[in-house]
Amino acid sequence: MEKSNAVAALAALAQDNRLDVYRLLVQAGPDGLPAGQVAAALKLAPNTLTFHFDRLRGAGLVSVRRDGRSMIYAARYDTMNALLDYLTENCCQGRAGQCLPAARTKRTPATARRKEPAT
Amino acid sequence: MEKSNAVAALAALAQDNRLDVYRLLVQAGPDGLPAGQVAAALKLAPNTLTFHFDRLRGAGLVSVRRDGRSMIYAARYDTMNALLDYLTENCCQGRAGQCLPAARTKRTPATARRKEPAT
DNA sequence: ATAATAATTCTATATTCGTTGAAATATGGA
DNA sequence: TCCATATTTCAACGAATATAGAATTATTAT
Repeated sequence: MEKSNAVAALAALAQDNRLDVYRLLVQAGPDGLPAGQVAAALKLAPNTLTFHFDRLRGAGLVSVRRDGRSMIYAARYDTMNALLDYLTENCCQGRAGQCLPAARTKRTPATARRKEPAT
Repeated sequence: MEKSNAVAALAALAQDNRLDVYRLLVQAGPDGLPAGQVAAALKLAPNTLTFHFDRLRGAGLVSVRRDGRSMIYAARYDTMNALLDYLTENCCQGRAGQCLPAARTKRTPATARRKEPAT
């Protein structure tokens, strides 16, 4: 993932309603949800929701397909994984958990994250 | 990490210059860097930089201390780790790598991430 | 005290963002 | 065809964002 894509994904997730939308879609699974169902669940106006969907889609975080008169939005998990990798590699020196000597926090023991040595 | 903190951290990182600043600080290590050095490295006006530092600090991503007439900014790795955990738990159903049946991507084998079962 | 250095605060401005209300488009059913 | 449903498009608006210039504060040295 490139920096500009990471910034786009971060910006897309950096908004209350949009984060809710995205989380709902992740929860919903690969089949996604019709826009109306998301609107109902989160009490968002349909036009407002379209706006947010556009952002998420622009960042590659969701996909859409039409089913009858409904638009089905689904989370694109690959993008989130790429973002996590980007943040880990670029913003955690390759290792989360205890990034550098400094990070001495109440970390759970199972969250180590590393990158395989370059080929 | 709470949702509002996650949104704040995401927003703080969702800006080109700020992401650069943060990455530079992470690279610099726990001792941090004087503001002026960051300004020079990234060619940012000192007042603009203060603005961005404020955001990063507000999101808990950096800390400051004074050293003589310099302000030393340093990355707070714990917050980034908390953010990664938040995204993994809340936006990846607890497992990155292959979040759900869907995510069939060119994933490296070493990036599994999980959360210990609740106490 | 004066001057120089380092960074912040203040003011202004152009841009982007999130939301709303009204109108338009697309699909499916009677 | 006419109508209802589902969603998008458009125009408008206040709020927040990113940047720049000028002035200010804090620290150190002379």
